[in-house]
Amino acid sequence: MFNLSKFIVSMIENVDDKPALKSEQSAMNAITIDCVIFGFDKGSLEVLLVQHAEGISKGKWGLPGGWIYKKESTDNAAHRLLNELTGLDNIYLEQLKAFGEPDRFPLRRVITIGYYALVKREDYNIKAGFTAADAKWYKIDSIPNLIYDHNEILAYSLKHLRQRVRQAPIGFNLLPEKFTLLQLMRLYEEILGIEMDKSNFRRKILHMKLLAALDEKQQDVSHRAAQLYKFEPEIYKQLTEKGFNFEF
Amino acid sequence: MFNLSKFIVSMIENVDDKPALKSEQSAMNAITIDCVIFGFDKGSLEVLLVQHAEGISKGKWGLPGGWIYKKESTDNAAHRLLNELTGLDNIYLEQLKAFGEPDRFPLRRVITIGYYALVKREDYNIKAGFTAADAKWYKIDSIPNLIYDHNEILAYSLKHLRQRVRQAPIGFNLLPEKFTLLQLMRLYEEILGIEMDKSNFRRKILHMKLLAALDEKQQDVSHRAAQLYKFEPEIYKQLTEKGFNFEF
DNA sequence: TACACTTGTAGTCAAATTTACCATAAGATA
DNA sequence: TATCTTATGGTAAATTTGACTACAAGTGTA
Repeated sequence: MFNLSKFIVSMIENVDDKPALKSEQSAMNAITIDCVIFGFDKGSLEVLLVQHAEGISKGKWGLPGGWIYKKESTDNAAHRLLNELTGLDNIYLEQLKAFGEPDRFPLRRVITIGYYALVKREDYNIKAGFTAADAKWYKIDSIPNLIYDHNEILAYSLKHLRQRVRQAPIGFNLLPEKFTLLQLMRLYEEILGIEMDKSNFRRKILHMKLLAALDEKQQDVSHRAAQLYKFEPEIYKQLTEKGFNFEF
Repeated sequence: MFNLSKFIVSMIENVDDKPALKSEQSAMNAITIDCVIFGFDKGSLEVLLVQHAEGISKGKWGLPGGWIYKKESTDNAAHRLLNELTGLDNIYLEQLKAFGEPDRFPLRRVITIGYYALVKREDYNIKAGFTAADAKWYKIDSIPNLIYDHNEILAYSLKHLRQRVRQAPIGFNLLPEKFTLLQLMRLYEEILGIEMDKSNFRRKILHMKLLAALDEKQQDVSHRAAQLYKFEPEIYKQLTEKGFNFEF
C-alpha cells in the first residue's frame, strides 16, 4: 500500500538533498502548509496526526503538511494536501495564520501556513486508505510531543476553534448529516469545555431556526429515540446577511 | 529628507533587478509583509497608505510593507517595518493571515502575510517623520484603488477588526490614554457602523469594570466637561482568565 | 442675570432573555 | 408491571436589554 504520510513528511525533511517534490509540479521552497484536522468521535474532540518514518525525527508525530505548488493558491494547496491524506473533498477548511519563528524548522528558514479542517468521522472512515501506523486520531487532551512547532500550531488552532465555534455554526461540520440535539450539545460542551443544560440548549438552538427537524428518529438506542435534525445552510445565509449573532 | 515609502515600495518592485534589500540583512525572497494601519481621527476610522514612487504602479497607493529578514520572526519583521514607517514602538499589532493567490503579485510568485495595527493618532502625529506626499491617512469609506491585492487585504482586515473589536477591548488602542465614554462609544459606532444609545452604552461598559475613572475632566470644551477614563489592562486580564465575554 | 443650548449622567420601566429548575413523555429492559 | 434512561416541554425568578425621560453642569448670548 502506498504510504502517504511517509511521503508527505519525507518531502519536508529531505528538501536539501533532492528536489522537494516527487511530483511534476514545481513548488515554493521556503514556505509550507500544515493542517490541523479535527474530528469528533464518541464525545471526544480529536486531531489527525501523521508519523515521521525517517530523518531526524523518526517515529515522532506531527501535523500533516506539505509544499505549495507555484501555480496554486495556498488554499488550493491545503485542499489538495487534505485530499491526498484523507481522500475527502469538500472539507471545511480555513486558514489559521502563518507561523514564522526563524528557528521553527531546524534545517533552514521555512515559514508555514497553518490551516484547520473539520471532518465528519463517518465520511473519513469510509474513504481513508492507509494504515493506522501512519496516521492516527489523538484526543486533544492527550497529544504527544510533536515535531517542530506543531504543538504550538495545534494549541493555537484549538483556541481559534473555540472562538470560531461561538461566532458561526461551523460545529456541524464535525457531526453526521443527521444528528440529535443532545449530540450537538455534547459537541459544544466538548469543544468549549463547559457543561450545558439540555433544556435550555434546546430552546436556544431551536429559537435560532437553523435546524430543520427531519421526519426521522434515532435508531437502535436503548431508550426513547430522539428527533433527528439537520443543519440548514440556506437559512444561516439569510440570517447572516441580516447581521446575525450565533452565541450560547 | 529620506523618502521612506519610496524605499519600502521600491524594494518590492525591483526585486528582480537587484538585491532585494539595501540593508545588510539578507531576506527571504518569496514572502513579504503588508500592514493595515488603522487610526481614529475626528470620528472617522482611517488607514495609513503609502504611495509608489516608481515602477509599473507609479503614483498608485498601497499598504506599507516589506521583506522579512532571514533571522527575524514574521512578527518582528512587522514591528520593524511599522517602526521604520511611523517611528512608533509598542504598537498593537496582530497577524491577519497569509494571502497566497498565485497571481497576486504580477512579476513572480510572492505570498504576503497581512498584519493590522492600531495606533493612537496623537502618538503618530508627534513622531512621524515624512512628508504627506509619501504617506497619507485615508478614511475607510474612501479608499482608492490599491496595488496588487491590497484592496482585498484591507477589506479582510476591516472585517476582522469588526469581529475582533467585539471579542476583546482592542479598540482602546485607537484612543488617547485618557478618553471620555462618548469618545469610546463613537469609536465603536464608527467601527461597527451602528448607532448606540449613550445611556445604555454607559451602563454596559461601566458594568464590565474595565475602565478606571480618572481624577480629571475634559478640557476646553464648550459644554459640560465629561469625566475622563482610562483602560485597565490588569482587570481585563483577570476577567479573561475567568472566561469573560466582551460584547455590546 | 436670565435664558437657551449642548452634552453628561442617572434613573425608570416594560420587554426580552437567561438560568436553574421541575414535570412529564416515550420508549427500552428486566 | 415496575423501573430505568433519555427526550421534551414548561415555569418562575433573576438578569439584561432597549427605549425613553429627567435632570445636571457647563458655555455662550441676549
